[in-house]
Amino acid sequence: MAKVPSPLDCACFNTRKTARVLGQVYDRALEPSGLKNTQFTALAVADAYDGISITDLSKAMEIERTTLTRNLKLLERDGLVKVGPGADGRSKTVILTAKGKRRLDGALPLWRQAHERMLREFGAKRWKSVQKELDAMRDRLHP
Amino acid sequence: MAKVPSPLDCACFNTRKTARVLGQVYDRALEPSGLKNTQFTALAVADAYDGISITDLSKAMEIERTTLTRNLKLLERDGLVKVGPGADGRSKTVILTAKGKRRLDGALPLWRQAHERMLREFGAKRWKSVQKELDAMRDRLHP
DNA sequence: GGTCGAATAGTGTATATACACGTCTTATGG
DNA sequence: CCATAAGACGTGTATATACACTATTCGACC
Repeated sequence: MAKVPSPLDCACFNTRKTARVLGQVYDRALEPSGLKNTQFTALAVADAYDGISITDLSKAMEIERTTLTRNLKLLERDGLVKVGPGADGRSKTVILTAKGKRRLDGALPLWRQAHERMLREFGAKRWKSVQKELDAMRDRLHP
Repeated sequence: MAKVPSPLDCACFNTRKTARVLGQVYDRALEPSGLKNTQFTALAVADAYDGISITDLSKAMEIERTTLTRNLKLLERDGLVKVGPGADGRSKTVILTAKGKRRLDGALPLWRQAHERMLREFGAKRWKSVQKELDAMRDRLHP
């Protein structure tokens, strides 16, 4: 008697709703910085890989390239990044402006606080394990 | 020497990107049904709790009520649900139409197939464990 | 050197998401 | 009964997300 799978156990649904909740939590923590969680991540990754191309950044964030293009547009509008010509006539490079760097630096302590609270309330080891499982999940199911 | 936490380990970022990837996977699987994963879930939950109110449905899906209102608008536009008056003069009830029920029934096998593929490629027991961890995470961190 | 496929990027369109507010309805206390 | 709080909903505004296309540029091959 195999149980019929319930849509409530859908992997998509469950990760999505968790992402929604975490998004709210982190957005509230980041609020004083004026950054949303996605923007914070984009800035952080762009800062880590300085002069990264849009496509590479989208791969690093595992986000649709065309989505990232639009997200970057907003960051550019606010003067946080500069999207300039790449090595190639095709590609473009994403660079944090001084303002962007300051903004990121201002947001980092807020994020760290939220992160540490998460580690405290959920468990650091536990999170590490979940993170690894999510990594594996993406690896196996990648579209 | 405690390590400085990296934004790449952000819980929000990691669950979000996983949700993005899974969203793509499931959306492609559901594509023949004409439903997106969120719509599929909404229909499934609304069907399970027939005549549920908008607020209660939003709680069941752990989605912002105002977001759900907009999502429901699209389902209503397509004639898949009917949002009618509730027991109360304030609340409203969400009911699947016959068309909505048919649509859901048509989508279910597609979802099931994707779900089973997921269980196969990732591991059924493993998913059950991850799901439990995600539940716990939301419980502890709820905004 | 011209052609053609691959790489890189942007746009049109549509859905999803959340917050701050405003509206209307019910419940509660005097 | 009335005033006020609490509950349920919708809207304005803004960001996030993805797919199908289109345009441009590089590189490889003849």
